[in-house]
Amino acid sequence: MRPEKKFTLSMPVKDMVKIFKALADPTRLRIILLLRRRELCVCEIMYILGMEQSRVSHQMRILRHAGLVEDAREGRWINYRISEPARPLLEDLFAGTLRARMENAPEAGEDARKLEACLRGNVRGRICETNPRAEG
Amino acid sequence: MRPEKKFTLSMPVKDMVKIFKALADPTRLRIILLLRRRELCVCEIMYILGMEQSRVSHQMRILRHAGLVEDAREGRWINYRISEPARPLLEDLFAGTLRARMENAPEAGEDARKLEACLRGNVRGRICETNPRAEG
DNA sequence: TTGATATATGAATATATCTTCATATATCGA
DNA sequence: TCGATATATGAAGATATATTCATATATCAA
Repeated sequence: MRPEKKFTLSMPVKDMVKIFKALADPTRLRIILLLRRRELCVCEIMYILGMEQSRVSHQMRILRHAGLVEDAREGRWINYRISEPARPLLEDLFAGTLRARMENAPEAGEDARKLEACLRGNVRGRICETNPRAEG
Repeated sequence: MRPEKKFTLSMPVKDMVKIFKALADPTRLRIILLLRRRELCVCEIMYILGMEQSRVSHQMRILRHAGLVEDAREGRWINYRISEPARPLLEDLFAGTLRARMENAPEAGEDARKLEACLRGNVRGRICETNPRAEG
């Protein structure tokens, strides 16, 4: 758990750009949409997105540095969730028609289904051992 | 005036990423904040941002291709404005605390002041002749 | 038609970003 | 302590992006 970034009421363009940059990548956008639903560890994200470990880790670092997510170790796993200060900001961001647009996106639906499978299948400690690219 | 992009209720992640990419640059974000207030021609944007012509033009193309702005020629000038389909999307995006954050940003305040000077000074046809970097 | 103004765009370069590979660190259980 | 699991990170290469320069196009006024 690293120090948290605060989002004040007046935010320099630089910081907003960092947030938009963080969201300006399909992988990271999908991750943010997933984390809006539920806290997830890296191996669960790997499973849902079908991506290898270092790729996901690098993306998580970018989301962390933008202040959008925070991590908390739980034994061997590191759980990621939308950071406390970013929560209202992201709620605003995905308010109105934007939320519908995003959540109706085909990829988002597919990811959400895999998220459910992930929860039912108790993925932790079983996914990373197997090929993360394998369909669940 | 080029063909307009439509934003449907279900928007692929790819399209959302394109929009976030378009906003993930300080110059373009400042331009969008300006256009939310008022339609502007390129030379007015050059004046307000203190940037040279081709730089602004290239950025406008990116905003156009993301579907965020549309242009309309008026004599020698080409006016840019938030595109009709993007308007509700951007209103949603900058709703709530996000609008306050952005509009309270120091750069946004400075740009807004220059926008006013631009309106008072009847910039068109007089700015591009002089050094666009000169303070107004 | 010519010259001036406003804008767009292609090419080149510099810079940033993403992915992959290799390796390092942290936790857990035996 | 050792091995296995989960995650982070540095380096390298590939790709994308931003800026600048040169030039092309469009409009207007003379």
